[in-house]
Amino acid sequence: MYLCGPTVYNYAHIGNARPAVVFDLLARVLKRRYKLRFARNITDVDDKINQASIDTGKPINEITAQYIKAYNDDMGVLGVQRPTIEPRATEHIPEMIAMIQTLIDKGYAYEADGHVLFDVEKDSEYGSLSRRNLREMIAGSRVEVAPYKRAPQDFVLWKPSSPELPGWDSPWGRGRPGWHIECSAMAEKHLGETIDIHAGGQDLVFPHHENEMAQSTCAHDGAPFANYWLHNGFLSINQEKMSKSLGNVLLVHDLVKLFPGEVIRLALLSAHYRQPLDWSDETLRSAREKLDRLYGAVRGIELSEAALAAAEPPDAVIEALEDDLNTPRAMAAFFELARELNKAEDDAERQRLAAQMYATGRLLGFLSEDADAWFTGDGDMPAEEIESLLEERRRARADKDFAKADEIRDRLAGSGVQIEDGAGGTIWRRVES
RNA sequence: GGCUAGGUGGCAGAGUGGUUAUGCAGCGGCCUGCAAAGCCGUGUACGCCGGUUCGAUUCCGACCCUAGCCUCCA
Repeated sequence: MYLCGPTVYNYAHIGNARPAVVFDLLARVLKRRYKLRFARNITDVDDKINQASIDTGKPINEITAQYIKAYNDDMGVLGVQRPTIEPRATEHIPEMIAMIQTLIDKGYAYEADGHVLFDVEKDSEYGSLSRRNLREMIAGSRVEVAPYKRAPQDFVLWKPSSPELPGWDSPWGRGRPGWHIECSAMAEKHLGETIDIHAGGQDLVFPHHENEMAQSTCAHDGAPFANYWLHNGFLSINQEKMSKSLGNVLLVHDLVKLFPGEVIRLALLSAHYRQPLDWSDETLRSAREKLDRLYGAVRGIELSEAALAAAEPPDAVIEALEDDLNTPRAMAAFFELARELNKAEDDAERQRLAAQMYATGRLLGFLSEDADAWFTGDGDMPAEEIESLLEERRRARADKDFAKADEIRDRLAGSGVQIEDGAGGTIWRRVES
């Protein structure tokens, strides 16, 4: 599987996180049945990076190193596991040059004015992925066409670099690769001519994936590029497009400081991956409540390592995920499991169901925190103070002094602490006050 | 304008040619000293208009509306 990864000139925003999380889950599901080789590239040569370097005065390699680390750290908080391979564009320049040369030799590309361009007219299949045809695209073209292009929709494989820009020597002079060729070249090197699954955001269908497919199939004499294409839907913010001009760009780097990674992950998986997803306070609140329910079910149940290791998710969860990654249906099955656990009274049965809960969480990327800690994490009132108030209340209740007991409960509630009296004593959780 | 995807109960969000999605919220009950959590029960939901059918939210057609792409933003 190949997934288009980040261009490392800034922190990833929440829209960037969606494909990372969605296809991380797909990778987890595939690994249950298959030996998976999963490549997610890092675009570390790009004009936006060059611009960031000019804007900040920092060297390019410093910028890319900083944001590669931030990307991996932030995605890690969201439970995204590292792919098998994370190829970097700058480490595959020779492969790109070789592929461009092949395309020229086979008549699919031409050199003009220091650039190498892909000749779209030569590829009769061009447009088949995004279901466009050349005639419509020419008619709808609103872009100013560079004079050296034979046709407006021809795209750049290689472009010249001025001395201050990053560049590599090539048969066409010192320059740098176009965006699309890097994915074709890296996919070929690490996954072969035909890959099973190519994934990415819906907005990459055209032109990026269309161009990748054109480059690869033409370089490989018509061998299919990808057997399956998977594209995740777009993410909006409060029903609006996320954009710098609207000032509503949410960076994962900031969100992970405000919310647990699992809440963000669940929010991103709450709709089917192909559907549009609107991001709002409500989306996050809902995800938080769902996780509270799941953690609430397993809270207080001690399990042996052996029981945990042996458990498997329920069939309903697997079936849903293996049906085009139907995460809402998988979550519904997860909640049904939680309800069964909540109802179960027999201890062995509770152990069995709790182990299944954790197995499901392990697959989906949830329930990785300690259940008690999930509810009792940082808050206004220190845990010791809460425990001592609860002890005071316990004595009051033993004395049937319910007025005092209720007064203590109100006081805790005022500090965002909600209590639950159970058979085994009183437990508490922090809630939004 | 062209292409693509979608319009489901108060909200989010699956799914299906005839029978309970699920979560949150609401209502009734159980449990509780009272709560909370949990459990049980509870909703004439499928954009509009036609068509096919014994029967359509589900298939077909038209229409309305929304979003994305066509501008190297996932």
